[in-house]
Amino acid sequence: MSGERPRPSGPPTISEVAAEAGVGRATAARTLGGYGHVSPELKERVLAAAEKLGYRANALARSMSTGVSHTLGVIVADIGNPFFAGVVRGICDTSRARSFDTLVLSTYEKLDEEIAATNVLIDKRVDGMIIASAAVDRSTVSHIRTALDRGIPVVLVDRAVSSLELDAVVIDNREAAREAVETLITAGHRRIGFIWGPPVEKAPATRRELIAAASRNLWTDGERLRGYLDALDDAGIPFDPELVMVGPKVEERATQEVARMLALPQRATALFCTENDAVTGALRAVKARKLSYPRDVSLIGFDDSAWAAVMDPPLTMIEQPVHQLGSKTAEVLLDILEGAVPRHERHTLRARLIVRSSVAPPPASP
Amino acid sequence: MSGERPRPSGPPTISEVAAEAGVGRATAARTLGGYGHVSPELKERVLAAAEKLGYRANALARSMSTGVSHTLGVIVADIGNPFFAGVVRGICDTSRARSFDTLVLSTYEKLDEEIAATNVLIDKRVDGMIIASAAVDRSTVSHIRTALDRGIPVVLVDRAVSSLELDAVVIDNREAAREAVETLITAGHRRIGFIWGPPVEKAPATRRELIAAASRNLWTDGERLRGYLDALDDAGIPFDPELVMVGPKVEERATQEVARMLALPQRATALFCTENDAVTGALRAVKARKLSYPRDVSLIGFDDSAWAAVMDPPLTMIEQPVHQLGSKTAEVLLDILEGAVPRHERHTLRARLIVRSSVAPPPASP
DNA sequence: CTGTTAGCGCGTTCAG
DNA sequence: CTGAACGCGCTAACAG
Repeated sequence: MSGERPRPSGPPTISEVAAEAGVGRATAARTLGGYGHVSPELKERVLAAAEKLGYRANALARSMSTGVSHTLGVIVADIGNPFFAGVVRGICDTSRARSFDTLVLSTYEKLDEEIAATNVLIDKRVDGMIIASAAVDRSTVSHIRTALDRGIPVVLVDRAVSSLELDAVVIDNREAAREAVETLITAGHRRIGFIWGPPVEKAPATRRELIAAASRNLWTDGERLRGYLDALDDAGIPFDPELVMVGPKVEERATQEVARMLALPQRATALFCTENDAVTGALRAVKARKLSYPRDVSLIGFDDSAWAAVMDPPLTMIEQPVHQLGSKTAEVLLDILEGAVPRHERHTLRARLIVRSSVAPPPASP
Repeated sequence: MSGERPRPSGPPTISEVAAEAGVGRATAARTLGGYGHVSPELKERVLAAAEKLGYRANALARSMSTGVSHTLGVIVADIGNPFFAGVVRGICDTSRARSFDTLVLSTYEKLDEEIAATNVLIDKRVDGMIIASAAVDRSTVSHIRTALDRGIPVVLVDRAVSSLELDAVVIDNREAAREAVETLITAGHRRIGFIWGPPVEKAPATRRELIAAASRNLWTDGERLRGYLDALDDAGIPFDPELVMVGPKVEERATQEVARMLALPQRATALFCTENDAVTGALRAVKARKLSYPRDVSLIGFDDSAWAAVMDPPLTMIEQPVHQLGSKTAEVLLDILEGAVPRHERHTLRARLIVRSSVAPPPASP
């Protein structure tokens, strides 16, 4: 055991294993790579040598010659956001189960970050990409086109992009929103605030302008707004721009806007919140005004959580199947990578309204 | 424009760019790789050719020859958990800013998953790893050793491993817990429940056994338990095993255990919860018993959130600097990758007690 | 300054 | 069934 080779510089390579086992590189490669045929005896020796040297295949080198990296790229708005964290978990769980790893990038809803992220993933030669894109128009999807042109399959998650023929896994935002608002209407409400709307400066005066503004922004938000309007329409309730929040989508802003709606001559008696921070922001305003729910204002929000259930009273919320959203997306992508032909279809998962106790009839004289 | 080359099979390579520009590969590589010197004129031609062909460097190939992948590996318990999601966001943000990308793997607290994850990262030749390890003993850290032996720097996050001389970025769990429990004691409580303790079958009868059990499990949990005991000691309050939750660390279990503590002859009048799910679980038990806080029971928990602030009354909570925890960890690791010599020190970040309204003196006759 | 050449570690023909 | 040789795309050391 004294005549050891000089001491290999880095981690052991397949050649060193071959040398150690006294066979050719190819034989070692075959047994270690699990392809071709090798006599049991040599196989045994190679395995032993690999074990002894602590050999681990260099995935980079393997990717170089095979052209596949066994890595998926994921682009979301914010990995720190519980919603996306859940989606990413779903993606990671199912891709890991099919032996793929995941490179995650956040964009914070900035298109240039999204483009940069796409380039990073292209450079790192991911086998496929999952994108929750902030892009909407034909004019803002060229980076996705680029990836596609390079032969990298892309599946959209959470946010569909109508100008792109692509597989997409989303939630039935519009219907979920409609159902929630309908619940409010059924309880007797006619003055229902929408938190939050498109991030524009000033509230669009007309319905048409509002929808147009929403269409220029996040797909999910637009859908939820449409669902809100659908419910209003069904009940013959006229749309009132004063009941739609505009401005930056941050908790503080939601608080301000709800405060405003609660101070209106004909104040809002119910609130529909399209996101978690919108719910807590709204709740702050309700509290500040010394109002209580559901007595003075009813409320339904998106994104259920354990907290919503322990509130007093517990909140009626919309639960999104976040994990499933991610796992389904990964499945669709992995199937394509394994040869399935892209169907370019939209998979819509159902959100569920969890009825608890934050909805009651409006007060007699608000 | 008609005499084009046959049509390169895959994405354009640097050789194709060189050919298009009419220069040697090296010249193209130099300008595109941004190293060495190239005459402005040729540089211009190369750039134009690259632009025209839509050239993007193959990061895999680059990694092959340079030996660096510009990729960090991150191993956490659960990317879907808001705490880790925040940490990972911190890591991603600062590593992205220094042009590193991140491969994230979840272990769900299973050691074999952690080992598998380490191997994946080794195979993919990450430049460094960040691990929130479930390992505690000398006997369970061999996979980390393996990575280290291969020359891959490792920095621990959130959970220190005392049997390993390694940089670690953690929070002062023990002091934060002590301060919280002290706050409860100062309010007059002497029967303070600890939710949750080590995941053992039956409550250890003695203090020593309890600490031993905790030491065999998660580092953070052990520290928080010690902080709880510290506060008890400081006040001369005897430790009562009946006030420590044991069993699986899931919300339902917390609810059960709190229910039990609330039904004790000498019932708990205050609750200290070491995690978010423990808080909501505890709250459920309080509600179920038709008790209210802080009148009947006081409560302080770990992991502040917007929800805690909008509860009625708002909850006094411990806020962990999650984003900073991640960014600091990434910084330490990146500094090492850029040549800083590992200090093998423990960086302790301070958690903050956010005093709101869930603490009051115990009721006269509980 | 520029072009030529030799690896990086592995998969994969192609002889033997 | 086995081993030698070539190529993946790029960097880097070496000539010119």
